Amino acid sequence: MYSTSSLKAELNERGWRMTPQRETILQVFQNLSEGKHLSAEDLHILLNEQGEVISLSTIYRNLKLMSRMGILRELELAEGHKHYEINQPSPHHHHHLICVRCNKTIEFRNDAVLKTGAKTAQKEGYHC
Amino acid sequence: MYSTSSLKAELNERGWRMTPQRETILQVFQNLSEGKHLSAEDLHILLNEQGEVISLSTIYRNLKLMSRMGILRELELAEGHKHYEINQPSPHHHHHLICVRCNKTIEFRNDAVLKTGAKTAQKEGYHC
DNA sequence: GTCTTATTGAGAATGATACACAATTTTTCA
DNA sequence: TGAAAAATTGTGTATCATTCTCAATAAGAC
Ligand SMILES: [Mn+2]
Ligand SMILES: [Mn+2]
Ligand SMILES: [Zn+2]
Ligand SMILES: [Zn+2]
Repeated sequence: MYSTSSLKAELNERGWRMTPQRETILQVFQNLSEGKHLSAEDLHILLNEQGEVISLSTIYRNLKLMSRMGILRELELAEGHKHYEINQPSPHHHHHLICVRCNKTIEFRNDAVLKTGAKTAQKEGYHC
Repeated sequence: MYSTSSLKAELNERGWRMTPQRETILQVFQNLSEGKHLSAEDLHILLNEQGEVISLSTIYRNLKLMSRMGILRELELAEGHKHYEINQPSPHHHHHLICVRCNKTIEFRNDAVLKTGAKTAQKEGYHC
């Protein structure tokens, strides 16, 4: 799990900067209960309710940044917009099953699926 | 693999109709070589080049319809828009591996992954 | 503290997809 | 066979998520 300081360290390593907005966003996802996913809009509203106003532009920018960094996962949950969740490492990692007809969505854990993906990525020369 | 007549039968079964546009779209995907995926825009251009003009609205409508029917698969390939391919049944069914950083995309086959999905769906009471 | 440069916020722009509606086809059935 | 009913199409427009632009601000380096 990412702490504020490890986020800062990793940002600086890449020539980027820590900001109060980035810290706030990280905290929201860390405190989000299992199985919940937030869209950019969801996050914006949630922060407004908490009295922490961050512009929608900044939210979009940082959700994308933190996804590329591997801190968040960007999900396509059949609702026409992206959702995000914290990117948990292996024992807590989960998959999503989404019905293409009614959009019913669930989470499940399965090591074989995870390993197949990792093994295939390695075999195909994926670099990251 | 869907034939023109089985598409017609299945459409009529649901109170829908066969049209030349639907037949044309089905044929394009049937003749598409393995590993290729088309966006709505791609399909529109490809049809124009073949002299078969179908409006973009009709293309969007029918790509969605045929996906809900299970004839096509709607793919989120990290390019900001949807792609489609024919939905091959089990022995030919494949998965996509997409790098979240560089968007490298490959196809691979794996029965275990397929079965895990199916089993999980059944256990969770997915209806279709 | 100052300097450099990344980041933010506000608003405008973009782009994929959905929608509205009149004209046209399919299908049904008398 | 030929209306009548209903689904589908094409054109144009609307919507909505996301990105872009740019001036103002703030983080990090020295
Ligand atoms: Mn999840
Ligand atoms: Mn494919
Ligand atoms: Zn379903
Ligand atoms: Zn990559």
